Amino acid sequence: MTAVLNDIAANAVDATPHGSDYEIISAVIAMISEGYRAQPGLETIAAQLGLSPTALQKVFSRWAGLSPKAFLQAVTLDHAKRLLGQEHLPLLEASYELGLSGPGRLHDLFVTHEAMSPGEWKASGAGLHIRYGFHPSPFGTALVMITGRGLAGLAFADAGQERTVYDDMASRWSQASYIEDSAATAPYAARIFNPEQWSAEQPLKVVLIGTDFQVQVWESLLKIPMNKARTYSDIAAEIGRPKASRAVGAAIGRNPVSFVVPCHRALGKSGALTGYHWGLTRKRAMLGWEAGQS
DNA sequence: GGAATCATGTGAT
DNA sequence: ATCACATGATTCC
Repeated sequence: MTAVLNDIAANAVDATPHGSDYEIISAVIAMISEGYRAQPGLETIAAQLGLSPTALQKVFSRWAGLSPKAFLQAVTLDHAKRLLGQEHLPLLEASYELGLSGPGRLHDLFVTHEAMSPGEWKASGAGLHIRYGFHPSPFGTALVMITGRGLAGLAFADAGQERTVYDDMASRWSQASYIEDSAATAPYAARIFNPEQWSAEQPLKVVLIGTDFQVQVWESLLKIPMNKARTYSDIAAEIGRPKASRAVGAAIGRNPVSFVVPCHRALGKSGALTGYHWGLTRKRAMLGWEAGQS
């Protein structure tokens, strides 16, 4: 591990984000959050990874435009509580409230989504045709799945876990046919992870495949602005089922389009990061990365 | 601060 | 029917 990181550091010269930056970031997160020992300082962390403080600094600014110190700030419990804030969800237009489809996302990655119920995609049976590809991302290797109607799936894999992640995703829509086509998925990946390409004029098309309840929950997530968070019970209340916070958690856990549908912005009432399908470390990384985007 | 325990809605089997 | 949950509140330490 240390040898690998040393190697990465030796080759780290360019200013554009690096696929392997995430390996370092996640190692840092692991050290500070799972650090059963005393909270290590920045120097200690760098030394543990076999990096100089300057090299570490470089990785962070390349990754999210953040100093290591600011990043550390951004992943504390204290910061998470601030994300929860006071103000409630912005009121959206009536068209949005009524239908299952509509334009979404006020402050960041703009998305138009349409919902596909289990009935619909079961009816079309094997007709659902999914193309997929693996691409580097700020959060490790991303698995992108698309249909003719838009982005249907987005998942993340640690090194060597690509197959497991693919199986996880493919099992959700067992009737569909899958074809690898990274040429087709590459533009999606490029766009999703580059904030400069997020625009209201050309929204990203997403197709939400799930039950009515799940789709409601996911739509609710789409309304959470960047650098904000909601609790599971906030969301339960918002969809009119105040007691269903736990069911909300389960639905969020089944979100097939992670990151784009910002399931990482759902926290426990205490501000604690209670869970994440692709690993809590990744959830922390996403919140830290977002903190670095203006 | 935990840990144990309960009420709880949804979805898969 | 039953079971597994990315919850949350309560009640003990």
